[in-house]
Amino acid sequence: MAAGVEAEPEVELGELTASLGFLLRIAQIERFERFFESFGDSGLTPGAWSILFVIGRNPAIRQGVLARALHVKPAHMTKTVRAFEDRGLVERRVPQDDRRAVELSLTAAGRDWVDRHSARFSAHEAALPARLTAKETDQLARLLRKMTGLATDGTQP
Amino acid sequence: MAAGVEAEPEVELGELTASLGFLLRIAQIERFERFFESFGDSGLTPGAWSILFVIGRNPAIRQGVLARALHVKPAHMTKTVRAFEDRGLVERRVPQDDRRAVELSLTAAGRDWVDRHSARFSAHEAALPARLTAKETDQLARLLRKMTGLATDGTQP
DNA sequence: TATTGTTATACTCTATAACTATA
DNA sequence: TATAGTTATAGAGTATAACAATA
Repeated sequence: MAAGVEAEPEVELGELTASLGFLLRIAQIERFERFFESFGDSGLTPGAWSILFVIGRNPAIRQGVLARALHVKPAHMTKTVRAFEDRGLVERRVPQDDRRAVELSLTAAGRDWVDRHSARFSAHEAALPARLTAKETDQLARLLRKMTGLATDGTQP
Repeated sequence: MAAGVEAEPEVELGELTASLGFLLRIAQIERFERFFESFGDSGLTPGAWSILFVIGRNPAIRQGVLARALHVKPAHMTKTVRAFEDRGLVERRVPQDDRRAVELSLTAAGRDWVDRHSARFSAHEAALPARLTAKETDQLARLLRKMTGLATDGTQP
């Protein structure tokens, strides 16, 4: 029973320490804290950043396609995209061939904004999570990619 | 460019596929969907289950200690615990030696409730995540435990 | 009829600050 | 003065359903 520096009582978590859902949640919380340390001053949330970033990588992407790729609900996507539109970062365009749809692209200001924050994002990502080595971090990311079907290594030859 | 069964357009995610925060979020979403498939009919959320489960494992645990162990905010813990109290599953007791504090324990009904759902939880956890083998799942859990400081293997002899 | 996106409502969880009652 | 918990409010993100426009 090695006492921590702050002598926090030890809590018996039982099976929870083997629960993938629980571990993913705790790990995500720590990771998000790091994100806000890097991006907090820009009013950016992880979800908002990923949306803007992916629009930049995929000009004229359909809103629904983007929502499914990022596992964001359509209702939430509508609100987030509108907020970006109001800030002048994203353009919405209704294509001729299917006028139900909406195509999203960055404005010039949006591209500029993403470019400026990309360096910070890269630096944030390059910083290793506490307690993990570079090798372990790579391995963890690889397993998560495989689990989520985003694998670009191992699955595809 | 192997087309999926539903021919969903491919989205270029760029650096996001290497981002631990992003991957953790996607993985957690999939894991939570599984949880709700198993527990949805009981009105249980992952957070509520973990709170009840850990109280069961740690009778008379202090509310603040529990909140820190599970990374739940004190304000949210207050509401969740009260809901359990209203349902007759949890007892709150103010200890003599520090009357600011609150100690939490399961009632008989609470113990019964946890016992009944523990089997379902174990079955839920035993089911492998899609796309991962048992070995990969173990490895993933091990890396997450290490990253979150919950390691009981490798760190402690 | 089915699909794309929108609106509206409710809920979970987080963030924050002000507050109480103790210590 | 600091700590344990409470209350209140705001926000992100999710779940759901009803809806309009279009296919």
